[in-house]
Amino acid sequence: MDISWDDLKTVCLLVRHGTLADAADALGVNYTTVSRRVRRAEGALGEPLFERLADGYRPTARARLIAEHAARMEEAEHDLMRRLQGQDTRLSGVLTITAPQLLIAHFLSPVLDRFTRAHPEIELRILATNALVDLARREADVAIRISRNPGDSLKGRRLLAQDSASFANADWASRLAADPETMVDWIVYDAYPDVPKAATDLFPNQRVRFRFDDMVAMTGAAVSGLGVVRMPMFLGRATPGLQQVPVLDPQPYPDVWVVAHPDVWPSAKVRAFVEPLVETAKSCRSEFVA
Amino acid sequence: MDISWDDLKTVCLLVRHGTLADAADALGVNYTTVSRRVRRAEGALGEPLFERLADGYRPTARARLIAEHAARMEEAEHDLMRRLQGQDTRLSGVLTITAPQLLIAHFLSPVLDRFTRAHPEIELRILATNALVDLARREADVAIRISRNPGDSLKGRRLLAQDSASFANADWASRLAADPETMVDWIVYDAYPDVPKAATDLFPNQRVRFRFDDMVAMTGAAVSGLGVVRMPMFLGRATPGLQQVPVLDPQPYPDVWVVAHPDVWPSAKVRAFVEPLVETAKSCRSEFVA
DNA sequence: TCCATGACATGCAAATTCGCATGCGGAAGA
DNA sequence: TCTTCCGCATGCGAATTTGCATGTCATGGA
Repeated sequence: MDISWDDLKTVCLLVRHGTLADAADALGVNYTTVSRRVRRAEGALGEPLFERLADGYRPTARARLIAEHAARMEEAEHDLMRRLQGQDTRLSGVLTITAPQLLIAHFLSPVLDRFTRAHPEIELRILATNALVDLARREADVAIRISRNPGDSLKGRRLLAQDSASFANADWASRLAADPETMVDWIVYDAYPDVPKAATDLFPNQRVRFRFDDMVAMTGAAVSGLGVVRMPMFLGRATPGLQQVPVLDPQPYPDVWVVAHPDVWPSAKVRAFVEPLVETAKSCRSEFVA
Repeated sequence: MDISWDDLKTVCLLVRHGTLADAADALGVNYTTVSRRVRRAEGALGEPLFERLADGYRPTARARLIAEHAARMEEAEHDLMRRLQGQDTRLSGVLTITAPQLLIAHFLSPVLDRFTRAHPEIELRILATNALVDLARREADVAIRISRNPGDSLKGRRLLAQDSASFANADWASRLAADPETMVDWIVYDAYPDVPKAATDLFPNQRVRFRFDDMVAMTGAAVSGLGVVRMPMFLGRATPGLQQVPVLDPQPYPDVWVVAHPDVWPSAKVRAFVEPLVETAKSCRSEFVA
């Protein structure tokens, strides 16, 4: 009655993902392998761990108990790997960065370009997403985030302060200039679902016409003339077809941070990435504020 | 840079044991396998984990870091296995008992006999040793111990109270009876290295002649006439060639306990072993006290 | 009703991992 | 000084593990 640690991990991931294929992806093996490892674990235990159903593997209580403890083991493993990584002095290998797509598109790209030129041995992997990537679980090494408090237990540097303002396409701009009584159609971001409070009294007629969950899409919608958006100034200024409109006075927007897990922060690759980034940010300040 | 959990465990055990062969024994594999897993781990990390010396593998700081974290993983594993075992309702498979040799020889054997007759599907494994076997690490499932407090975090039942007394062979017995002035040669146990304080004033001349670390050897020495021993009464009474001598009045000796880890205690096999044992102990009380 | 899809089982061949046997070098003891 | 023992490295065949291809079954939509 002895289960190998790899089999424990396999059971854990199968409990977590529910199907052989998904667990196999997470492990980087073929799903057949997951199936067989689970079978082997069941053999070692002498009791079944999953119900085989048409839509996946359903864990028994016993399997969930295994998963719980394997999760503790996994945590220790992540902890270990982070520490090893923090001691890594090599400027080679993989470095994984995550940042919001729009920051990459309009601010980060030149930094990435210079970085890979300066360190050709480092393979840079980019996760362009607004989703919160888990640095403790080593889904990425460094994160660039737009946030008021960029991470409870993370170490980081504040790169930039930002202001937001209202932007729209040229049609809207001229319409607003011509007639303050016109109805202002807002395209708002899910995270801030109300018409911005600081909207000036200049335009008495305002309403929320669309609510989006994605800033890329909002930008496109605004360019197409669907309405007025509130967005960080760097984004409005950098987007062809948008111009600032005086519906909303510039106001503070969450800062831009670069963060990493404290264990990982000292690693050579992270230091090599962060330091020039901070310098670059300094020279870009004016693009981000009113 | 990803190390399999089994390889982490292997590195951990190599750090702990120092040589390939010992680590391999602990893992239940050939030492060649340990060598190769370590090499694979080093390859994954890109850095050496051990210095190969003439007398074994010497871990680097990095290897010790791995060992520390793998030890946390191991703890989670033991925790898991104990819990699974506690839920085990089967009366089949292996049950491991540890007890002092002399308790097995003179008290436990009939219990073991009845147990295996009643449960032929259970394979009983006995660790006959005075050394403290680690129940949290699952070195044994059940321990029978002679102790004042049989285990901080263990669950158990007190089986028997004991008295100790002084014993010697027939020669000594008659010599002591004939001449109270004779020199009493003590054979003492390392754990209690002084002449027992409660020795009666009947014999004014007493000295420590031998100090032993093992009660089996002491028993033999006493039978051979090397001196007088203080031992639990059950042992003196059960040893052919020894008789109680009045150098020392019977006095309390640490109790006999049966203990298991609380997680394991509820398991069917443990219950099946402990309950009859408690009953048997009740009927043996008189053999253990004055 | 039929088809497409998703999830799993299984046979087979390739790849990997493992254990055994042998050889090497250094240290302790005769 | 010689021998033995201990610990390790390495080559080779065996055993195990893995991935791929194929087949089955259940579900849901056209």
